[in-house]
Amino acid sequence: MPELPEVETLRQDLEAEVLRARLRRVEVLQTRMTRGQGAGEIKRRLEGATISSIGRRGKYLLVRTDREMTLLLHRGMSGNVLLRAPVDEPEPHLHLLLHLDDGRQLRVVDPRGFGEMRALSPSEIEARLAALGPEPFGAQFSAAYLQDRLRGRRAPIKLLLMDQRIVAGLGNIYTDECLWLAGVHPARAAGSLASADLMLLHQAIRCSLQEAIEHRGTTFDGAMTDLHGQPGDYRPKVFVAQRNHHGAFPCARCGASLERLRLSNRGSTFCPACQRAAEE
DNA sequence: CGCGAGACCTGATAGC
DNA sequence: TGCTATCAGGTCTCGC
Repeated sequence: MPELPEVETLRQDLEAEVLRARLRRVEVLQTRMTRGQGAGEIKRRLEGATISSIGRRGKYLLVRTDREMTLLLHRGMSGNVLLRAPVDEPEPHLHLLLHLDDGRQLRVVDPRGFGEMRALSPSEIEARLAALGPEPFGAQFSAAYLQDRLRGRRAPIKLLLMDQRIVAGLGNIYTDECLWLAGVHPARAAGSLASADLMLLHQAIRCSLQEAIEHRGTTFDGAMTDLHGQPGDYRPKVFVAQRNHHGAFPCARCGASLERLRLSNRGSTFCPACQRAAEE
């Protein structure tokens, strides 16, 4: 579920709530998402440390401490980080429990367990994130950069926008939204896009992500929440009809029926009238 | 190297 | 009601 806006919302919440909190006790309840890192090592690396800053890189969340040790979190498809009181009922699929000095608890919860959760040194973090492409809001990410990276590529544009090595942070929902905004068919060969298309796409990426962040992300079914368990209220325009109704899903721009297709096992929604497969 | 299919999991929902 | 099939916002790995 979570893409850049949902991770950024969490980052902002953590920054507001737990900066300078000390990790009094660390409980690792599951190691499914630790890529082999043992519970004891995570505990040793983090217990007693104080949270010094909260960062984000693409869809990765970085909880840094005063100890040159960072908790790396990825929300995968179903991951949440929740701030709770000890009296609050423990959630199913709890992976990590951080007891803060003031009694509050940070809980990492992930039913499907596709996320990631490790305590890493700065150099380990750097190695882990080395392959990520530029941040969508960074100076390096321009229409010209996109054109350069997509030149000669025959894969569908949608798949390359979701490739974190090209740009970090887009997933299935926001790529569909951006392609709809830019009027580009998701299956078009990436290298065939005209520079006018790429300028529209570049702008759409920044606009939709920015707007989504301002609305604290997208929550379709109540699963994706902020630090306090609250849903975001951003609604991608291309999905509004589809996620809210049954039967016909009209395009919000032209009224044509939206269609679905599968690209590399991911569902894609698009408007066959607004998003043409190729230039005439 | 580029590309696409499958695997990894649990839970919600649609259809019978 | 209860069973089964399908799908879900991500990433990795493996063949071709």
